[in-house]
Amino acid sequence: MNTQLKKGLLDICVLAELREKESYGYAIINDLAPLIEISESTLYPILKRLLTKKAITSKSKIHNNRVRKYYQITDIGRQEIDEFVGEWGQVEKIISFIKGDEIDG
Amino acid sequence: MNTQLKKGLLDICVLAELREKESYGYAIINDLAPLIEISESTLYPILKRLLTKKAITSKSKIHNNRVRKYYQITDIGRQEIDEFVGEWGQVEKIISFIKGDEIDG
DNA sequence: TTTCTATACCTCGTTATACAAAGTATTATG
DNA sequence: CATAATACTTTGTATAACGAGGTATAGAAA
Repeated sequence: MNTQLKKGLLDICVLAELREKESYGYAIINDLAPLIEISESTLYPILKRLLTKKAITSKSKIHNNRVRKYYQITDIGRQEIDEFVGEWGQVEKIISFIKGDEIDG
Repeated sequence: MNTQLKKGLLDICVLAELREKESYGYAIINDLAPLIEISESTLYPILKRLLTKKAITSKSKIHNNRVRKYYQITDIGRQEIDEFVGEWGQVEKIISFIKGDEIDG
């Protein structure tokens, strides 16, 4: 998928992935893969960003003698999803215009 | 509107604006304003990009003793719009996921 | 044993893009 | 005479995606 189109979408996809249950980097990449490709060098900075704005939290746990960093969504994170969905109406108008409908349509 | 969400959208909006009839920088900004805000320092680099990939052409014309640079969409430009619309199906699946539907829904 | 694959984390440098700010220049309005 | 509107353009900054590379363990294949 177009790199530019992904901007602003990936953060929300990661948050949506954590909505039902906590997860960790490697699993997030694999779970999202069928829907949207996200590389490691893209995901880890995203997780850092989301931590900084407290949209997620993290807890390291041992699994098979190895450390895994689990991420949990916060209320702020859920709110971000809601805001995004709210804004999406405007994007749909833009797409409608691009597809050939009138602006005031 | 979210800056990141605009990326990849603005180029196509400009092309869509030129689909019916040629136009010039100042008018494009004003015509798109109700739909999507686009500043001068954003539009002019976009027009340059579109010229480089031959998605548009330009012709300077005199209007009220002043030079206006008119831009016309090309077949390549129209093709870009079509490709974008084709790709949009995937984005809609992603939004569906973000809104809370299942990936395989 | 060695090599490859899978698991699991992270960073650096490059590239693309949006945009504020500033600059240039003319015409019309107050 | 000043301000707004018209019309173009460049410079510098911030944000984000991602290839390439690095670290480390475990299990399967050669």
